[in-house]
Amino acid sequence: MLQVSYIRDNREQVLERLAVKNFKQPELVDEVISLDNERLISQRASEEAKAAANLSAKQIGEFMRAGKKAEAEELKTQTGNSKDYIKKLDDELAVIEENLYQKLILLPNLPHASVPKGITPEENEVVLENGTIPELPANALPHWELAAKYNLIDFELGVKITGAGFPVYKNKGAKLQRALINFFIDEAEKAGYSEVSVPLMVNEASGFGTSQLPDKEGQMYYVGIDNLYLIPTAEVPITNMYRDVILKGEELPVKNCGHTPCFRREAGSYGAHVRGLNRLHQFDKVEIVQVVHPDRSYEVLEDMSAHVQGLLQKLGLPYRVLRLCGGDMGFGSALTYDMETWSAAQQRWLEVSSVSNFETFQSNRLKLRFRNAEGKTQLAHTLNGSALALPRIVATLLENNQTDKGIKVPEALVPYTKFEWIN
RNA sequence: GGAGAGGUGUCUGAGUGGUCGAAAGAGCACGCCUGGAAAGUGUGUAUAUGCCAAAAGUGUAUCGAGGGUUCGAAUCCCUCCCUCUCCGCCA
Repeated sequence: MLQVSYIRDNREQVLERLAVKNFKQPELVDEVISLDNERLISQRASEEAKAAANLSAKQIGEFMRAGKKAEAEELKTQTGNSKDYIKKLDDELAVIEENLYQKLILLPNLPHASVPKGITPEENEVVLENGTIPELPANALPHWELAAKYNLIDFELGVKITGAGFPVYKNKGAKLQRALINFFIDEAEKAGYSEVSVPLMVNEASGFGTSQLPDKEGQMYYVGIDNLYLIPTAEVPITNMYRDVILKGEELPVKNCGHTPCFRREAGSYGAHVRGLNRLHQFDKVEIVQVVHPDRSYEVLEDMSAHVQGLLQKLGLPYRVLRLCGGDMGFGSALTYDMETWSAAQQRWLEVSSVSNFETFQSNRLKLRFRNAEGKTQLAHTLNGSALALPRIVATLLENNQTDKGIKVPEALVPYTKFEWIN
């Protein structure tokens, strides 16, 4: 959520930034500003009335103590009359505030200056490509066929137990998963992230704090009986650990990592591109999260990007880094890098990580602050990234490393899998 | 699920209608003391927001959340949420 004071003081810039994000309702900006002006006037009126009433109440107390009954009674009747007036003012104020709030939460975060203007994924900027794209023989198989051939993943079994998008991993397929999780967690810890293991269901306040709610309500599984949501990413519980927290300056940066399954309804996305592991309702992911000083957040974003790239390099996967264009960015992000690996059998890039700087967009909602050098509270910046999401990594590992002898496990992973070949 | 207790500041914890943004202690910060430390001692120590150029100051709100009673609510009433203890169930 943007800060009203910022919008008020930087109207032109806000409009210009929203245009980069191809935001469809720029009129909201002026509506927010004018509602905020109303709010200020209304609030002032209410507060003045309350100040007067409080003063009278105090005087009545003094009269009572001094035994001046008559004076007290007289003041009582006077003050009693102001109650309705105050109530009316407060009701008005509440309406204005609600209005303001409803508009405010429709405004996405402002994109960073480096974000390219654009609407579609084609307009994302390719920042770099790394690694060599493997040439596969003509008879190369896509990962879902490899998974069947080597008995690694059973998609039908998942359909039977739960439904489409909930695969069952078996044998070396299951072990490969576990190896990747441990590898990713170990690498994150080496990079200074401390591991947390968090709840997989969150309450409404948490969903709101990281802005999944109300914007993306339909994308989360909802457990109505207890009013809880299954997490779509570990970002939600991990970042919400710091909701309503004022950190000491020296506690920054906060660095956490964690592995969780992630649950996504992915309503409305079916077809050839979601085949196999390409898009699932449940998948595993290791997430990295940082809470940092605002002056450092872009430097940290680069660090996180480098960390993710390091993982891909160690796994020997060719990848590219995209700087998302305004229109393709998430609602709360100020700058997002997507990392994609080349899926050699499918002949397409697959997104395996997304690293974002939210600046104060989340922390404003979370009330996540720190005490700055002047001793004042200030909103911190939050960042997070996948490091990494498993299924597409598994997909590309299987496809890219297939040989006539089987699938070669990347060297960095062998200490974790304890086997070198899937055959 | 049944029965009971309770939710107060960083923490412990007092506070059953007015002088309470809130005692006391601990912690923390700064100062004094000390060769240095401990002890001792003094001062300070919530958040948001309005007024003010800013600071000082001061208004408003906040004692789980929301509503009500009252001139006045941390304190009384109602609803909801949460936590703890015991019993039951259970990995």
